[in-house]
Amino acid sequence: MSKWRMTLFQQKIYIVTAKILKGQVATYRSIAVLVDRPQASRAVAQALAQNFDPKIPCHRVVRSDGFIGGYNRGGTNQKAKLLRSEGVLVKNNRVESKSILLSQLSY
DNA sequence: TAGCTGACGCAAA
DNA sequence: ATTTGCGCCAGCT
Repeated sequence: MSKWRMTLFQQKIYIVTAKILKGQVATYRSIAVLVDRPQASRAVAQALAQNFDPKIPCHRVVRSDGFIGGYNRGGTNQKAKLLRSEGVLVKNNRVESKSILLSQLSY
């Protein structure tokens, strides 16, 4: 077992992401705001990309322009599939539904 | 230290 | 509505 070096920034991201409920979707930007780095949306995506803990529903994080974004485990297609299976409307790699509500994501 | 990369954001066209 | 270009930040090399 190697000791995982995680930065504080990453930890915050994971904590917040873990609170996204099934059927909900948050945006990279929203999460960036929640961790007090409103302009680090890109870094947020980067952090999620680095994560490999299956407990963290990173597939529920999408782009603010509606595109679902990437997914390392199975690609965007798999991500879309997962979201649909949770009740989120996805068409052509985009979320149709505007259910981008964040409620209890603070840390 | 400096430069590069990426699961991004946004204004303009 | 879709595409283009430039800006952004944390981590790595």
